[in-house]
Amino acid sequence: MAIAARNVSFSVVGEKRPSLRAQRSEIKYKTILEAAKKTFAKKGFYTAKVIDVAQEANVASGTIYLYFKNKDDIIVKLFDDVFENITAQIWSEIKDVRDAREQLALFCAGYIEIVSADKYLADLIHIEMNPAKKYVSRYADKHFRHMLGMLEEIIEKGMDDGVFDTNILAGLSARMIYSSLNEACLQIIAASGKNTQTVADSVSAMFLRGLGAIGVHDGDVLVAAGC
Amino acid sequence: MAIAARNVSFSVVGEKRPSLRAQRSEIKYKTILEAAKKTFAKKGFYTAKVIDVAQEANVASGTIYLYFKNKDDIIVKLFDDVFENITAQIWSEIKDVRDAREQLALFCAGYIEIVSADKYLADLIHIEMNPAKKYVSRYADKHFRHMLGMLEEIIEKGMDDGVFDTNILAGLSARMIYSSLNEACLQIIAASGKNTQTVADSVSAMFLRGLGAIGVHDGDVLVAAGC
DNA sequence: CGAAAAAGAATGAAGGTTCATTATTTACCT
DNA sequence: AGGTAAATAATGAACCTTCATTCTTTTTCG
Repeated sequence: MAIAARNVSFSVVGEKRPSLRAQRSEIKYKTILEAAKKTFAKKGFYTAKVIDVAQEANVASGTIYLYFKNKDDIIVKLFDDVFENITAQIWSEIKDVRDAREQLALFCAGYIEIVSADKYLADLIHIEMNPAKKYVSRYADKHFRHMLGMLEEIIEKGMDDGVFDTNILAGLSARMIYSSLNEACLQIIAASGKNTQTVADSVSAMFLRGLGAIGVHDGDVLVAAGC
Repeated sequence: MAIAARNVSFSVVGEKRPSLRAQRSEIKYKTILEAAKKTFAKKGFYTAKVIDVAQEANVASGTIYLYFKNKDDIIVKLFDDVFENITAQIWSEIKDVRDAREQLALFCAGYIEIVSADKYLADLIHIEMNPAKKYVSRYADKHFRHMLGMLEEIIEKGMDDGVFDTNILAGLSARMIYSSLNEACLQIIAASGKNTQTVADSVSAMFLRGLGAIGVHDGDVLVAAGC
């Protein structure tokens, strides 16, 4: 069995402030994760070599193994980190909103904004998320599931509130929306002329109408949903 | 450069009828493709070994190379075959339909039916299509593009006919629908209790409403789209 | 029988991982 | 403070396993 990766956990309440060494470790860990994101996005997990990640991070290949158990562990930690951040960011934007329709629109806009802002992130998710799901999910998809769950709950809430059609399948819809959001991000990145807002509005409108959203919201997110 | 794979093309008009040997070759080629589908669906392209495919096909590993240039060539041919069949089947069902709304509904139902009927096919597309797109598309995505194009044309036709909202982005919508269809297939396979028709109707309804479909069609595909 | 097809052992390249060595940082002592 | 020893971190060449591919031998069948 491989030796355990060094502890790179964050500072804990009650401990002394982290040493210079620990701080640098933390930085290096993040640096490697960032390099992995870039490398896997460009080459794909299987065709990318560990040494490619190392070079991208300006580090020797052996150093990777001080921070990660093995190659698989890199992508597991990477996806965990990615979805933890996305989820936290979106949640902070929608948690105080009451209307499910607005929440859904904000979710879409937020996801597209975050992911489209980082070309490597968008590529990574597109290229590796499906196959990764198969392997990663057994270990560390907590945050990914959390994000999908959030979406599903928004839909269910809307149904409870009587603003969405109750005949739709909430779980299926959540997944449809999620996969559509990724397509939207790719469109934005591929055709850089395309306005993020325009695309996000298109997606929102599509699904709000699709979910049978009744009534029109104050904002402009429901403009076209003139049912 | 590797030696060219043996010619396994179909019989050509004007040729003599194929010899017994050639016929068997043809069968073996199909057998290997089928085995590859199963194997790649189960393990993923990169983790699956050529010998795994060979064993699944009851064939020696060297035999694979009499029919395919190399490992990549297997998946390229496989996807080509897969999408050629799907496209042809769907096309035969929608080519004589005039109404874009009905065409879209038939497209969705057809795709879901074909793909959900074959667990390995659904898994294969889900697991390998995204990364494969990156590598395979350069060579052999003709049929995949054809299928997406068909979907896009339906949407554009609907816009021309005045039954879909012209403010939506047709290309984006086509991709959203396509990725949603795959999610739908997975749902059906995961929860085997779920009725194919029910799921297909959900997806159709979602997108017909989402596209701002006006009017209600004779059939039951637009039941819920009571805009 | 002879040619095509299949088998499967052998080959060799590739790349993930290890580990002996070197460099850097921290702790300790005078 | 300055200097030294211990501890930790980083390096990268070497190792070793894992396959994709090739090639010689064997089998099949017209």
